[in-house]
Amino acid sequence: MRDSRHESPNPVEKLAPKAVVGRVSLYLRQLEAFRAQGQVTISSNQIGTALGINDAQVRKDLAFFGQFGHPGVGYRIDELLTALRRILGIDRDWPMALIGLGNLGRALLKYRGFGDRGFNIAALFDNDQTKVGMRFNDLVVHPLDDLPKVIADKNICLAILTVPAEAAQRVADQVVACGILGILNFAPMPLNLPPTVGVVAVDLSVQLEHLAYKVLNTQGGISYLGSTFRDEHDSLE
Amino acid sequence: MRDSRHESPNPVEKLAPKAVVGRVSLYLRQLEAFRAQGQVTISSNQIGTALGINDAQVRKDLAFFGQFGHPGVGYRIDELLTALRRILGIDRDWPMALIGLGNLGRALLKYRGFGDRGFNIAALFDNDQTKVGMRFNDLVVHPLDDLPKVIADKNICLAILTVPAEAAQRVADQVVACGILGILNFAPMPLNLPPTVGVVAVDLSVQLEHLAYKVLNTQGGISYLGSTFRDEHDSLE
DNA sequence: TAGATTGTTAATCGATTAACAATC
DNA sequence: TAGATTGTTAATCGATTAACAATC
Repeated sequence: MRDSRHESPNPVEKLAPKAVVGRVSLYLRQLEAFRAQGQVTISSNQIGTALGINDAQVRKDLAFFGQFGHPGVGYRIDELLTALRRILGIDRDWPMALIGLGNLGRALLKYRGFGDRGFNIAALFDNDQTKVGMRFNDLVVHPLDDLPKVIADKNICLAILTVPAEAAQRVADQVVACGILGILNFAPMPLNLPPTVGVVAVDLSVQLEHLAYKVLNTQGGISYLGSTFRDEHDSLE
Repeated sequence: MRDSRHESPNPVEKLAPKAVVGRVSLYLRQLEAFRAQGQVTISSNQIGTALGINDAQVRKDLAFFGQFGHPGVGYRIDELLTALRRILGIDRDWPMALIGLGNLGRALLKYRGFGDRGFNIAALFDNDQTKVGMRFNDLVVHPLDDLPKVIADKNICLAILTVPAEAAQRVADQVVACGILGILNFAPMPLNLPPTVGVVAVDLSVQLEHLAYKVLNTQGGISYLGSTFRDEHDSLE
C-alpha cells in the first residue's frame, strides 16, 4: 500500500518559510550581478554584505534546499544560479492568464520585467463587453466564459487577478474551477481558496499605508508634518 | 540642554514591527466592511475570525498603539477607525511625485485605489526627452532637474519610483536630496539610503517567483509540472 | 449580578545569529 | 600545510498564542 505514494523527484520535506523564499529571490539577483562583473565564486559573506543580511542566514537559507557550497571555496556562481532557478521554478516557462484589463491590468501587460524570468502573459480575460474582442500585445480579450477552454488550450497554470475587489472572490473561484494552480492577486481583498492553490497578494495601498506610517514615525521628518496631530481627545496617561 | 529635545505629540516609543503595521492595514479594511454592514461595535475575536488571525494577536497589535477597546464591550468601530487612520497616517493628504512614466508608471497614474486613502499623485517626472512636456491626467511631465522646485512648490513628501533598475539608486539619491521623506520603490533593486528616509519596496517578479515556488511545492499540482526535474547531478543524500 | 471581552503577563513557538568542527 | 569557508548545532532573540485578572 505504502509505495503507491508517488515519490517526488526532489524530496519536498516541508515548504520553506515565506521569508526564506523572498531572500532566495534576492540572492538570485545578487548572483546575477556578481556574475555580470565576471566573478566565478562567491562566499556567503559577500552575498550577505551586498544585501545587508547576516552570512549565517545566507548559508542557512541555502542549506534549507540542499548542499550547494564548497567548504574553503564558497559557492560557484553558475552552479548556484542553476540550483536557485530550479528551486524557485523559473527554469521553465509559465504561461499566465491576465484577468481584468483595467488600468493596472493593461500596465502589467506592457510591463517587461516578467518575461525575463519565464513568466509571460498568454491570454487576456475581461467581462466588460466593451473590452471583449479588443487586442493588446497581439492578444485578444476573451470573456470569462471562455476560461476553461483557453486555459486548457494554452496550458496556463497561473493567473494574475486585476479585477475590482467586489469581483475578486467570484473570479478566483472560476479560475480555480478551471484548474489554475496559482494566483497573483492585486485586488485589495483576501481570497478564500483551497490550500492546494497558491496565492500571493500584492496590495498597493497596504504598501503605501506602511510607507506613510514609516515616514510619520521616523526621526527627522515628523516635525513639520505633525501639524494635524493636535486634537487628541482621549489620551489618558 | 536636555529639554531642547522637541517632544513629539504622540509619544513614539518604538517603531512597530513591519508585520504589525501590515495587519493594522487589514484591520482597517475589515472594520470598514463591518461598518458598511451596519455594525457598531466589534470584538477582537470577530476581527480575527474574519481575517484568519488569532484574537490575542489582534488585541496585542492594537494595544501596541494605545488602549482602544472597552472590556466587556469590544471596540467601537468608528472610534477604532479614526484611531487606526491616524496611526497609519491616512488622516491627511499625501501629495506624491511619480517618477518614471513607463508602462508601470502610467498604470499607477490611472489606478484609482490610491486616492481613496489620501494618496494622490501631484507631479510627474521623467528624464526621457520624448516624454517631458506630455500630459497625463492633467499633469505635465517634468524633467528630473525640476525636482527641487516642483517638490517644494507642491509640498510633496513621498515619491513613487517606477524607473529602470539601473537608474533607481541615482534617482533615489536625487529625490532624497530634495527632502523627500518616503519612497515606494518598484524598481527591482534595493536602495541604499539614509535611515531617515522611509522605503517600501514592491518587486513584482519576486512575488511571481514566490508564487511559482508555492505552486511547484504544493501537493496536488506538482505531478504534471515536474517533468523538467530529472537530471539532478549531485544529490548526495 | 452574570456574561463578555479587554489589556497584559507568562508560555510557546519559530526565526536569526554565533560559534565551530569538518572540509577543501 | 595554513587559511578560508562551508553546513550545522547551540544560544539568542523576537513574535505568536494561551491564560486570566480587571472591567464594563
